[in-house]
Amino acid sequence: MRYKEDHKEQTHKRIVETASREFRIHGFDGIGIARLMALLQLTHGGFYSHFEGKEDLFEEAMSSSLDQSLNFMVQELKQGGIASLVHSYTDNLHRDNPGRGCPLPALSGEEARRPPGSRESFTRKYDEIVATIAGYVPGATAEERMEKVLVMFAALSGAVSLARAVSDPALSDRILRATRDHLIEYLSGE
Amino acid sequence: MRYKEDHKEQTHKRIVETASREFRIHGFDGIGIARLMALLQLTHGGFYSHFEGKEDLFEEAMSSSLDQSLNFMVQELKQGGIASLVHSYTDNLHRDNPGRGCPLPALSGEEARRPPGSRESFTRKYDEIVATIAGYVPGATAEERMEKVLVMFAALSGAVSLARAVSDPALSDRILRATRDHLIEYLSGE
DNA sequence: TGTACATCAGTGAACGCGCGTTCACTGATGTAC
DNA sequence: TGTACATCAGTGAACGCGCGTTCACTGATGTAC
Repeated sequence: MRYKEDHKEQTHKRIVETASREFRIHGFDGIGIARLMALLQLTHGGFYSHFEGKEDLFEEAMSSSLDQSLNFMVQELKQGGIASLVHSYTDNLHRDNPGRGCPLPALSGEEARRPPGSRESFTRKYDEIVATIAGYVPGATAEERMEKVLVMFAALSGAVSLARAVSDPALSDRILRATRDHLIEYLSGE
Repeated sequence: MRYKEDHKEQTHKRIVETASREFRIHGFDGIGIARLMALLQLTHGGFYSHFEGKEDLFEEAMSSSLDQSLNFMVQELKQGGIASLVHSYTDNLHRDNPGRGCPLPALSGEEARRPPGSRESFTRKYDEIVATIAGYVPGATAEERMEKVLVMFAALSGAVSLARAVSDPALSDRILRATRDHLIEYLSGE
């Protein structure tokens, strides 16, 4: 073979990685197939031997970045507990780098408009994330822990999304700080 | 004149109203000028005597729907206090009708990607909303009240956005219920 | 009262453009004999 | 060892389409005289 055995697999992976970054930065309609492939020094034609179409790619890119985000969060939890996770999520570094951050604040608004298949795949991953993180927060019952995590992600995702939308840096910082302080108190209690 | 004195003003208003609804439902790229004007039984050419371009329309539509949302929230506050606002925001009716709901969960992710002018206009309106609502929440200082409102909107907006993205109705309801219960406790305290 | 002209909100053909997608092809390297 | 053929990841021209935007025009009604 003119390419190494796992060459195609590697290319597929590179497309997903770059796409997941570009989607988080520019949104579903903000990055086209030709531009995406050009970022990888490839031409657009080859794209369709890797994916059924753009929708298929988005689904995979979303799934991949949710995995990455979960991995990062679990690492934070193991190192510094729930406070550490909340700190890093509400950090200016996260706000200012959507391409390397959690897909929830960047893309949950768009996911709500995607076809059923994409939303089902998203839901499965989100469920997995919530269940995993719930293992790390305090709470008497599994039910209670899960609800805490649902509230936490709603607040974290909303805060980062709004902090990015707002153009006044002072207000943006304040949104993040207020959410951080509140969540740390809420999640450490009990 | 062949049209009533305020005819053009009325048309302008109708375009903004329909656009703000369509943007919340389909996103910035999800509704085109021609389709939008056709919804009003008009042709696309006339659009440019009302707006500089699509970006200008989006800015006005966002501003208008934030105004509407603020009016609705103040009405809720006056009738049933902060608990009433939180209830209606986290209601399934709100989740299932983005076109008639608050633009924050539907469009804050997109606003983060809009040009500076649009984000500045958004920021001014968001500031106004936060300052107004802060007059209705308990808290010892103005600072404290404002921070509560910032946390509240982060959680409300994030919860509705995620509740819309998720395809499992039980999980979606749970996101809304958990956020509602938590916020009511948080905002009523003190 | 009747005619000529001005006004102007809205019309619709036309523009260039980038999009997602298709498909016949390329060319480097493997295998068969 | 040398030749013919198979494989297949990636190429790039071409497609139809809808987009945002421009602009010469329409036609209903107002005003001037």
